[in-house]
Amino acid sequence: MTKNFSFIEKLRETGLRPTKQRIKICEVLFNREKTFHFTINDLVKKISEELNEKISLATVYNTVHALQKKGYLKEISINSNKSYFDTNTSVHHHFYDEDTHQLIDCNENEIESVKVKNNITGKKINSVEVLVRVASDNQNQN
Amino acid sequence: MTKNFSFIEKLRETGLRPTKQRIKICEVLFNREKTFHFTINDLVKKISEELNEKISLATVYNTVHALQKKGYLKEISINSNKSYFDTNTSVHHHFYDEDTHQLIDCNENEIESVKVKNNITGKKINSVEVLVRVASDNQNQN
DNA sequence: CAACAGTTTAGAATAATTATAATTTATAAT
DNA sequence: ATTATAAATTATAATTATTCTAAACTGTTG
Ligand SMILES: [Mn+2]
Ligand SMILES: [Mn+2]
Ligand SMILES: [Zn+2]
Ligand SMILES: [Zn+2]
Repeated sequence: MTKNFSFIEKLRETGLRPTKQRIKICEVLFNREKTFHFTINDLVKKISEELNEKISLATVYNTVHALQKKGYLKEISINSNKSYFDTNTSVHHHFYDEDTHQLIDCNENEIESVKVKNNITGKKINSVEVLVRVASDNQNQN
Repeated sequence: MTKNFSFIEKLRETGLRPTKQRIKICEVLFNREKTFHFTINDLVKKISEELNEKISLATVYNTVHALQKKGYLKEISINSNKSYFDTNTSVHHHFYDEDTHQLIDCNENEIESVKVKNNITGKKINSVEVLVRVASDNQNQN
């Protein structure tokens, strides 16, 4: 249970009370070796599958948004109908598999750094991110 | 009225019946010199402002999707809560103004072409697009 | 152990989008 | 031109993701 202890610390540090529910959500989100890209629904499913727990939908939304606000999660917009979140909070690029609707991080070395030569006057650049849409190689056009 | 005639042709060519409503929507969308980035709501507003007409919301959705399917419009996902559409259907990059929620096309010369060095095996790349998020230069962090 | 603010929860409300089913319209055939 | 038919439009209902609400509960602090 040393793992959970670290989440309690982490939550406390950022001014979030380490409640039962938040700790469980942290476990599901951050106790993994690879980046996790998910929708709220994915997360709810994982919580019930991996932890055999039920956390109310409102709490899952609240907690994910709280973690995002504190910089532990990042929101990604791919699909206009639902939000994706990402445990990799750095500015980075993605592959989006249009067949499986999966988001995959681009490694640093997979995309050459993007140069923005002209910016809009009076504005500062917050992020520059690339989305590579991929699909199966079959010739399945309409 | 030569303009409308061209829309009638265009619609007919792609197998869409040139109805009163579709022609009006085409006018609003394509009778402009600059690229138009819009939400369904923006479009409905323009229709009532510019043409003093009321087209039912269902028809606006249907028509926009029909035009998109035929390649006359492109859907852009920025914000997870609503869809943006774009009269520029080419693969291209955008600035997104996080203050005003406006989408602006990047000119060819504003972003250096992006090189994807490694792709996912078994998949083909459909598009590579960059999103540059900008905001006002004021120091308004939380 | 209080006390109190912060959190969780079920369920209602909202907002964008899609589905339905009746009416209307565009086109093609007569 | 009239008619037949399929396609489109419309008002409205349904759906889906998300947010709000307000009551019950829990974590923290003294
Ligand atoms: Mn959000
Ligand atoms: Mn859509
Ligand atoms: Zn990622
Ligand atoms: Zn554009």
